[in-house]
Order: sequence, then C-alpha cells, then structure tokens
Amino acid sequence: MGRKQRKPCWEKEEVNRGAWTAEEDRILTDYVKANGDGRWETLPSKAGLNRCGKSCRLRWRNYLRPGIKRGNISPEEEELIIKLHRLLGNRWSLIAGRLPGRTDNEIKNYWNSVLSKRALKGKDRKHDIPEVYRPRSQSSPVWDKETTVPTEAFWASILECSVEDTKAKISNQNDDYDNNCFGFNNGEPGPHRPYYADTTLISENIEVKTSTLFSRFHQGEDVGGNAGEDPVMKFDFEDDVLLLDLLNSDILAGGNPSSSLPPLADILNSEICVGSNPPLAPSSDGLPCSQVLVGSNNTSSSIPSSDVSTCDLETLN
DNA sequence: AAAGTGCCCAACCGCGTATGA
DNA sequence: CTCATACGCGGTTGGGCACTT
Repeated sequence: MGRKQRKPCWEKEEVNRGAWTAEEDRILTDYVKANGDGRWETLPSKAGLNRCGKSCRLRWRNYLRPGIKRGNISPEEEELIIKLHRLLGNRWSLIAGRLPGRTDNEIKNYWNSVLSKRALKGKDRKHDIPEVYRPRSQSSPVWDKETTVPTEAFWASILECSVEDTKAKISNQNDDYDNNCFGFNNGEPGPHRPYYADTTLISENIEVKTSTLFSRFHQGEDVGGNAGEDPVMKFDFEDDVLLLDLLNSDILAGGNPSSSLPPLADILNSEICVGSNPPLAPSSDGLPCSQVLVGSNNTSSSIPSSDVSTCDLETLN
C-alpha cells in the first residue's frame, strides 16, 4: 500500500531554478521584511515567487539576510575557522555561528576551495597533524610536544580537568567519586577515590591528568566508572579563557580517535548537555550553569536523559 | 584570439530531525 | 505511536570567471 508521497519541489518543472534575478531578490526581501522569515514552503506562493521554499530559504539565509558579511575572509577569520574546524570537523553551521556575518555555505566553500588544500599538505610527522591545523604563531600556548605524548595517546589519557580562577588545577584530591568523577581505588580497600597520575599542561590554563589512569582504566581494574568506557573531560567554566585555550590547544576534533562524534562540538553549541557518570544532579533552578561534562559518543549516551540538564553557554561567544 | 584548464561560489539535492496533527 | 510536513545541515554540482597555453 504505497503512501502518497509529495513530489519534491525541485522536481516540479514549473519552478524557476538557477541563479536568482534582482527582481526575485527584491520580491523575497520585501516579503520577508513585511512578514518575517519561516514558513518557507508556503512563502513562494504568498510572495508571488516561482521558486521552491527551500530555494527561498537558502537565498535569504546565505545572501539577502541583513548582516551578511561579504568579501574576503580576513586572516583573523581564517585562523578562527581553522581552529574551529580542528575542534568541530565539518560542522559548518556551528563554525559559522562563531563568525558573525558569515554563512555556513561560505565557510564550507572557503574550506573546500582554500583551506582543505593546506590540510592536504605535509603532515607533522610526529603527531600526524595536517599543516593547516598547526599553530602558526608562538603566541598560542600548546602542550610541550617534545616531552609529552602525541595526540592519540594524549586523547586516550585525558580524564578530567578543571579550571579555577582561570588557572588550571587538577581536581581536588578528596574522594569525589561519589560526586562525579571517574576515580577508582587503585587496588586498595575502602571507598573509590581518584587516582592521580602525572599531569600534563596543555595550555596556560588547562592541566590534565594523564597516562597511568587511563591505562589502568582500560585494563579492567577497579574503576570508578565502567571499565572500558571512553574517557571524559570535565571542565568548569569560569570565563572564556577555557574556550580560548581549547581553540589554541592541540586538541583535535573527534575526541577519542575511534569516536564518530566530536565531543568538543558541544562546547561550542549554545546549548550543551551537562551530566556525568555517575550523574550529577541536574540544575534545579534552571539557571545557566558553569560546568559541563563532555565525553565521546558512548559516554554521552550512557547519561540518562533524566539526569541531563542543559545550560546556555552563549556567554562564551 | 581562441581553446583549454582550474577555481570559486551560489545553488541544488538528499537525508536526518523536529514538530504537530 | 504513526505519519506528514517543514526545516536545517552538509555533500555535491555546475555556471561563470580568470588565467594559461
């Protein structure tokens, strides 16, 4: 029993396609100014445009909308695109959201036509980081590649970090397993407690616990979380410093290399999940919170939705 | 000058998700 | 819950322009 499927608008022969004329632009602009955007499927007939709604939406969003910045991408914008792409991958709308006046389409085009070529150039031999991603100035604080682990192992070792007063500290060394962390008892009797191994400074403001914890974690020792889970980073946002540090660090999109979902993308979203495993109590007052826990795909999905609240990180803009 | 080539970017297309009946 | 519809996103296409041969 075939369900009646609506024909996609672009398959209709009677609608205009291709480049927009100045007259079409004027009609669309006048209509949206008078009636607002949205309701794109019905907009063409109401506005008197022989276009499909999708085409109208795209034209408005990418070209006609007020505030669109046209022209060359500045060096500052380019640097930001590169940093964001490293964190987010091909999530163009998220990247565009951090570049006022630029559209996702424009950034995607710029990446594909200009920056991707640079990405294909020789990679950093030691860390396999495409040239485009490498810091181009010495001003960005990055962790010492000569003395610490390369990217993949680095990711595999991240477990927790926090920021206080814009200066990183390892989370307090009390038994905070019951609260939120992935501690374990290190083979000793008694309550779970975090295991503190070496620390690695990845920027002026971010310091993380490293290596030993994760290796034990995955060796099936008595861990606070579930053995074999992906590592999770816990950040306390005090101000914009952390975001800037992340952008300036060598953290790569993708988080855990085997994860398909870049966990750090959530940081740059206006709404992000807050939770942990074991779960933190959700924010009861509904106010924006300053703490976020991000993890890779598996970990995120292990957080029951009932234990997840959202918070607004627009202030990080 | 004409033909060939490469690049840029606006627009298209298909898919996934949200929403509401 | 199911289904239809609308929207948003990201990969892809192709027209037009600049540059080269």
